[in-house]
Amino acid sequence: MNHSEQDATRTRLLEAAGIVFAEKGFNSATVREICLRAGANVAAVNYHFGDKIELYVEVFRRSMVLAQEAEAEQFLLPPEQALTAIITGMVRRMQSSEEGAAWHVRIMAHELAQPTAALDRVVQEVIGPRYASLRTLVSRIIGLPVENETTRMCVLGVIAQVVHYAHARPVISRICPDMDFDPDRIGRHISTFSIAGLRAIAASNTATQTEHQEVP
Amino acid sequence: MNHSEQDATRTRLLEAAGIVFAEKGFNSATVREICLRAGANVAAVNYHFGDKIELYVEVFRRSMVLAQEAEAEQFLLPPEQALTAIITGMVRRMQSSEEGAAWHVRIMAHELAQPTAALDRVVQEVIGPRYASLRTLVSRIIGLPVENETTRMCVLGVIAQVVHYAHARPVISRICPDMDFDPDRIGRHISTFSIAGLRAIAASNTATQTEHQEVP
Amino acid sequence: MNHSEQDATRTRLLEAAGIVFAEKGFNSATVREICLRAGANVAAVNYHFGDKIELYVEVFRRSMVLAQEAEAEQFLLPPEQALTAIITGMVRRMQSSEEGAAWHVRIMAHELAQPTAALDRVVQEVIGPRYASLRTLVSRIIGLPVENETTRMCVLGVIAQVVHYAHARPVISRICPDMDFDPDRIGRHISTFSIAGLRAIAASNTATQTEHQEVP
Amino acid sequence: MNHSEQDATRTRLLEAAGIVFAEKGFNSATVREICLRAGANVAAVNYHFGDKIELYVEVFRRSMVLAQEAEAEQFLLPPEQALTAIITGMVRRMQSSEEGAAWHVRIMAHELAQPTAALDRVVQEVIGPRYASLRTLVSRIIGLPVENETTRMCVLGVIAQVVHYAHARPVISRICPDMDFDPDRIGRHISTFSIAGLRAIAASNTATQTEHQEVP
DNA sequence: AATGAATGAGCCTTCATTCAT
DNA sequence: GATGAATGAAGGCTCATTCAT
Repeated sequence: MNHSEQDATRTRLLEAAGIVFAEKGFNSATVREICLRAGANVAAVNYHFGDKIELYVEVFRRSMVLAQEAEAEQFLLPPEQALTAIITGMVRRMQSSEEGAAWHVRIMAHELAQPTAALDRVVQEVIGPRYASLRTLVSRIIGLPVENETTRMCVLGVIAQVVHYAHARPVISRICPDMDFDPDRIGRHISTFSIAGLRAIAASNTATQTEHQEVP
Repeated sequence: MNHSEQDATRTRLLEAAGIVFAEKGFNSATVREICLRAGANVAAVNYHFGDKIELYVEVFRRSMVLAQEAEAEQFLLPPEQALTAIITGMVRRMQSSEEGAAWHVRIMAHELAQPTAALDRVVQEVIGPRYASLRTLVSRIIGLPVENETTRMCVLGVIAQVVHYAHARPVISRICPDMDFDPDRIGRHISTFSIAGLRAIAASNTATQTEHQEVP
Repeated sequence: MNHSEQDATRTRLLEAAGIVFAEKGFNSATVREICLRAGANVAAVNYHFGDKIELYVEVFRRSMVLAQEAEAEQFLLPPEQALTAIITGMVRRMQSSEEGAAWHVRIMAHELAQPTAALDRVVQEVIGPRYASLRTLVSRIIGLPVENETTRMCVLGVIAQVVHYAHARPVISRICPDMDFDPDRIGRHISTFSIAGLRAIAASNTATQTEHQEVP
Repeated sequence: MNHSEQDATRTRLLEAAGIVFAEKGFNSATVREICLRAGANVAAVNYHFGDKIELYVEVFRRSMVLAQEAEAEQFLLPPEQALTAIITGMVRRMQSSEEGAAWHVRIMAHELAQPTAALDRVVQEVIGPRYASLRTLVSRIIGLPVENETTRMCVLGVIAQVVHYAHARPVISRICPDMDFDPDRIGRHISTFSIAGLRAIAASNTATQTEHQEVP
């Protein structure tokens, strides 16, 4: 077996692993199923990656690189437009079931529910930077410093709504069997809702600050 | 062994199970660990609950019942006050790590990431009813019918924010190491944010309706 | 609980055990099922009989007493008539599913397939005596001594045919789905077949003996 | 480990399983004991056969295939000679304790006493065909159609006698402690006995038929 | 370089039995 | 006298991993 075939096996292993980890989570995913899907031997994972967890980390790492690139330019728009664009983009990416980009959301859901040794790296390398840029954007909208508790909660509030649709999907589709999961509609809703929320926070914040300033 | 001690064993089993299921999820939790924590024999789960999954459902059910009772009366307040009270209550209950009340959120996180056979029952019996009453409340605030796509998304948006704090906790505490997780503060923030969002939705909705009415 | 109730529980336990042992055999029968059927506590067997195997022996012992009584008088008929009567009686008793008398055949099937500690006693106390009287009868028909290898094989041949219908029932009803299991017809067939066989053995035996006698 | 050794492990597993299943029956036999006897790991059965029951079916199937092959050509002899040859062959195979060929009788005894899910397959695949060819042979001897109740009972009567020696062995050796289990002698006896029986049936049948033929 | 066989730990569950009441 | 709770051994099975080839 030559180099390209080797790579092919490795790649098939990674792809299969992405699907299986996304579906079952780290613990419940089995090396056997991954190898079966990849058309490889049971020992292939251990041979190519040494370990189940090493394979997992590698899958995660690759999945994130893809998702990371898409958002960068949207930060050039005016703040509220940028936020809308980013929210819509996130929702769209989460709903898409075919792209590899969807993996890391589902895998992340598992990771949240049951953190593995890979979580620290993932947070540091992927989530952290994206959270930081979102925080900058929000801080501009609400007029509060980046390093502020309220700013943080606002960012989390926005993310929460987006993530919820991917994350609570099994429950949502049971509660609302005939719900329309059109990404654009959901994105628009979350944007409207959130921007109003942010403005309200900004207003109450200005008021508070004014009061505070009046006191002394 | 008298009655109270008997109950104690069963209860210890339920408590231990709550902790372990919350930490590991259904699949990864082991009966052995649960029994060990409860100071009981390996066969105790089988004896008292018949099954690992029966124990699981029971843990979930009890955890939800506690939460359910606390909210009932708050629906008597004026809609926006009621919403604030409910949000704050949920956040408070989720943050408390010692009470059994927090279990079901973490367990639900696992359930979302990796649905078990119990999810259908859980959705039908516990989540469904609570979602329904919240939807009634929100529909009153935004002036849209209960059975409306926008109403649904609003409810999900509110729930999303609350749940996120419990659900994404491992990530949040890594991103914001010095964050203050005071439940009241978080509750107040989510309420302000959400009510503003709901009002904005209500406003845009009124506008749309007006436009629509002008057409004929 | 007074004496009669005690006895009642003990009796219900024995009856339930008879049914379950007949159906499942000693090993696969569970104390739980027996107690459940008897409407008694799980510990009832151990309490009343000390042991699962003690209960088994007791069930067997009782079941045999019933069957033992029926055959005695038939030995007064002329040999071939007696044989026919006995064969028909055995077949009839084996086919009847309701009588307690059927138990010991099914239990015996299990015992043959997987002898327990009880087999020795059963053979000695029940099967042995009945085999002995049958052997006397057959020896009269074929004109060979009781303690003769051929006599033994003849008796076994007759018993074999009768027992087979009870014993191989699951297979027979699969091979011959529309077979008529009328005990009288089967009894008549086995009798005709066997008496012819016995006469042939008697004839060949006479011939052999004659030859042998002619030699010196 | 090369191919022949690989096969050796699988074969050792089959041999060990044959012995253990024959001794204990399906339910009471344990995978552990089988693996222990085969000098293999506990997981070996699962690896090679997937299941305890799959192993069971395979053991049975192989044991029957061996027996099946030995009989094929004997059907070419004149009917009564063929029957004698077949009966003797069966007895011989059943008595031999070392050959795998004897397993299936003892296993069948367990199966009869306590049918497993495998019985249907076993009856259909192995017992059925052999029963069918025996029935053809017998129908030729007694001059009755293959699909006749009497023909069936005759076949069952022959089989019964043969099987009994393997099946009731624990009882027989207790009743007749000094019995000579020489297969040839037993085979000869059963043949003589059965052919006489069959002829008697044929005769009574001819009489009946004659009567019937006289009527029209 | 890559595989199929084999491993042993660990899973949930069931069982006969015991023990305090 | 009789029970329900609790036990620990053992059952079949699955898993990630290793090893000889």
